Formats: sequence, structure tokens, C-alpha cells
Amino acid sequence: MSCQEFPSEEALQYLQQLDFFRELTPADLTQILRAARCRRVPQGAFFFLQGEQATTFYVLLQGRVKLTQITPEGHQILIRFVGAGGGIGVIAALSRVEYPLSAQAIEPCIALAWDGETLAGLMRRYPVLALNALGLVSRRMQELQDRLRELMTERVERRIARALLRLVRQAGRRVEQGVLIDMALSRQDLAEMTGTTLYTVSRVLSRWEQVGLIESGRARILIRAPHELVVIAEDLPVESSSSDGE
Amino acid sequence: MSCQEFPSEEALQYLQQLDFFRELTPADLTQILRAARCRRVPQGAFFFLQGEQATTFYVLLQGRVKLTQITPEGHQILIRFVGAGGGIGVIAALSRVEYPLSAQAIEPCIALAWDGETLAGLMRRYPVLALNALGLVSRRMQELQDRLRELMTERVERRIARALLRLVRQAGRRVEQGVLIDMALSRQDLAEMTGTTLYTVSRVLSRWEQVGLIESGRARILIRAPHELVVIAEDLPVESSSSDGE
DNA sequence: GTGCCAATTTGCGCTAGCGCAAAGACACCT
DNA sequence: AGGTGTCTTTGCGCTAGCGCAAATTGGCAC
Repeated sequence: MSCQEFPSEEALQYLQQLDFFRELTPADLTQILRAARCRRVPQGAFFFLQGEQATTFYVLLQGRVKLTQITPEGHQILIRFVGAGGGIGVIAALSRVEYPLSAQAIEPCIALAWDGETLAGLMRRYPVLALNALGLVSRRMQELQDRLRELMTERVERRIARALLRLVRQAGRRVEQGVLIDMALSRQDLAEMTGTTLYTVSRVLSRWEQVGLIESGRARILIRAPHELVVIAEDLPVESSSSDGE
Repeated sequence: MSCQEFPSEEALQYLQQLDFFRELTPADLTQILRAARCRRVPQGAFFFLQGEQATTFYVLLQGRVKLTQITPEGHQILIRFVGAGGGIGVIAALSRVEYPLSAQAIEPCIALAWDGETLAGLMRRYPVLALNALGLVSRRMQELQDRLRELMTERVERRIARALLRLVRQAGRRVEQGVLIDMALSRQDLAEMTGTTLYTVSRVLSRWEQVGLIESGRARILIRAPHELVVIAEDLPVESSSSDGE
């Protein structure tokens, strides 16, 4: 999918199945797309930086984006990755505040772009759009809540396991030896996702590698035994207390 | 505000200024209210329990609600408190999934209630409603993201300070000795909000009490020096390393 | 007032995980 | 090939915070 071919038949087909555009008639969708600009962002560049005045909402057509937040003290955390079909900046663009995070293209990206006012107008005209957005945002809420819970109640090893499983779901590619996480992913990234340090991540991964659970190189992780990882994520036998949790 | 007097002049006045209902014409608002039921929930009872099929969305008119989540292992965490004017269950009701958390009335409550289908219908008819909901959910997202960041990067003392400040903002009442957090709030609650244990909370509060920063009894906290708390929350001189962080 | 129960405090020992430092491995550029 | 910079591993010492246990406090019902 490139930038020029918007209201083409196949483009519509593809777009219509995205969460954000579902239940729209092709006619309405075409109208909505007419209001969009298209933007390319090269690998490594930013869609926007945390703190900038929020103006634009993007739907990613191609590539992958990393959303990060940085604290006044300089700690960085990784909020999530967005892949093709995902939306970026809905929230900020609609309420015209500052972007609360930075969005960096970690692959060459193509995205549709609407500015906030336009988007609000479209949502007024096509309420389904607003409902879809609510659905999207809700799912994200859900995920954030889960991570919050994990962070508050679970030990590091488990959190890392969960993070990997999440990544498998959104970027996993079956290969013969197992499932490969099909994107550059450093120890540092994992640490920023799970609220730990790159040292601890490295140690945990090393341990897993020794047991044959995973295989990893620089910024590359292959899961050989996904099921074992699930066991760790859901059922880590950490406390020696009782026989097994009731 | 009671249950009977819905479409009364003053009720409209009040409702119209809620985030959820703003920018609606009185006529539209009246229509929307016609579709609502009213529900009373006595102190201690639950609006709904985590895991139940989500059907209903509430707007709280009176009282206060505690939203908690419990893990399979039995750890409980406190997501947030909702006061009069707040919405409960938007997300779940719209997507007709299971409620991801439990909502308990910690004061006697009165709430307007819509079921999910009705709400979706209303949003289609009055898109502003959907946009308002998006705004609300966005703000919550924002807050969750902040807490996530705190949890990942900050020490316990700081997190507790921040939690208290948040509570001051939403339930603070000026009294002569300082600001009272005007609701029952146990050490356990604070622990569940900040991802620590009631022991640690107790120790931290004790320390603060000795310094005259706060005054506290059972389930009751009075902040004598709010500014000092801000200092701890924003600028805790924890690392002895350098003179002061740049 | 008395008794009871839940909330709170505090001592104590322990460990998960941090974070520095330094060495190693890998990818890429020239 | 060699150099360079980044990513990764691992040893080591340290401490924030956990969590049990037991004592104490405060509020409320009767």
C-alpha cells in the first residue's frame, strides 16, 4: 500500500477491515479517506516527540512504531509497539494537549494522517468512527491495566515472560525452531517494557537460553518452547510455601 | 439529587456540566436521561464484580466507588476511586465483555444506569456523547500511563507521596491544620494503589508523621504540609551520588 | 465502661533485584 | 581485514523493601 492509491478498490478492502474503520460503508470510508493526508517517516525518525503540541492522528499502513515516555529524571519507559493497522495519537489529537509520549519509526513507515479538528468533525459526522475509537482506546486501557497489575504483583521473571508472549502475539513469526519475534528488540527495550534493568533482563534470558527455552542474539529473540514460557508467565512456582496455589 | 427528579430543571443544570454530558443541548440531554435507569447501591455493596458479564454503564450522582482488580493468586490492586460525576464501566459495557474489575460503593451511592446497547445507540444518535466518552477514557489512560511510569521508575516513598497528592486533588478538604483526605483510606488501600505492602506504607507514614508532615489515624490522613509532599513526589533526594540531579 | 475486632505499628531477618565495572561478542563501515 | 561502536554478559557487593510475628491502638457496639 503506497501513498497515492487511496480510494482504490483494494485499498478500501484492506482499510475496511481495520478496527478503526469497521462498520463504515465504503462510501463513508472514502469520504473519510479524502480528508486524510499521507505521511512517510523513515526508519529512526519520529512521528512526534513527547511534549509537542498534539495536532495529528495517524493510522499506520506500513512499518512499526515504538511509543516511549521519558521521565524528567531521564528514565525511559516503553509504552508499546504499534504495527500496521494501528492508530497513533488518537487521544492527544482529540483533546489538543501535548503528546504524552514520543512515537519513533523503528521501520520505514507509511501512515494516514488527520489533524485533530478534522478527526473530531469526522467523528461527529460518522459516529461509528467515534465508537470504533472508543473500542481501540478501551483495549489499550485494558492492556495498561494488566501491565499495571503485573508490575504491582509479579516478579521480574514473570513480567519478562509476559512481555515476550505479548510480543509473540503481535510480531511472532513461526519458523522451524520455534517462534521468532520479528523485530529488533534489545535487552534495554525489554527492560523498559517490564520495569527492570537491562542487566536483569540479560540474566533472565541467559538462564532461559541455558535451559533451551529460547535462543537469542543481539536484538533478536527466538522462542523455542512457547508453552514453557506460558508456564512461567502464569504459574511460576516461586513461593516454596504450600504445595501449589489453590 | 435523588432518583425521581430526573428531568428537573436543576438536575439538568447539574448534569450538563459533567464531563460526560457537556456540549449537549438540554433537549438532547433530556432524551438521554429518559433512557436511563436509576440505581441505589448501599455502602459496601458492589455495582458489579470482576468477571461478570458487562451490561451496564453508570454515571455516579452521589457517593464514592472503589475500583479494584484481583489476580488469580489473590493479590488485590486498587485501580482508582470514582466520585460523584464520574463514569463507571463505559468501556466494558460498550464492548460487552466481562468487567475487568470490581466496583464497590464505599459510601451510599446513587447512579444513573444505561445498558450497553442503549448507550451505543445513544452515542450513534448523539456523537458528542461518544466524543465526551473518548475524552474521559483518554484522561484515564493518561493517568494509568503515569502510574505505570511511576511504578517502573520510582521508589516506594515517592509513589506513596504521589498517590496522596492525587487523593488530595480528588477528595481533599481544607481544614485548619492542613488538608484532610475526606474518605476512609486504610494503609492497605494505599499499598494496593502504589504497589507495595501495608507494612511499608505504615513505615513511610510513620516517618512522615514524626517529621510533622502528616497526621494520621485509622483510615484517616491529614496532610499538614502539602508542599513538602510535593517536594518528595517530584524531587526526592534519594541518591547520594551527586549534589543534585540536573 | 467494657470488650471485641480490625487497623496499625514495629522489630527482625532475608532476598530479589539493582547497578557499577569490565570483559566479551557481534554487526557494520571503510 | 581491521577498527569501532553498540549490545550483551557476568561477577560482585549492596540495599530497598518484603513479610512474618507480635504488640499496640482506636473505634464501635452493647
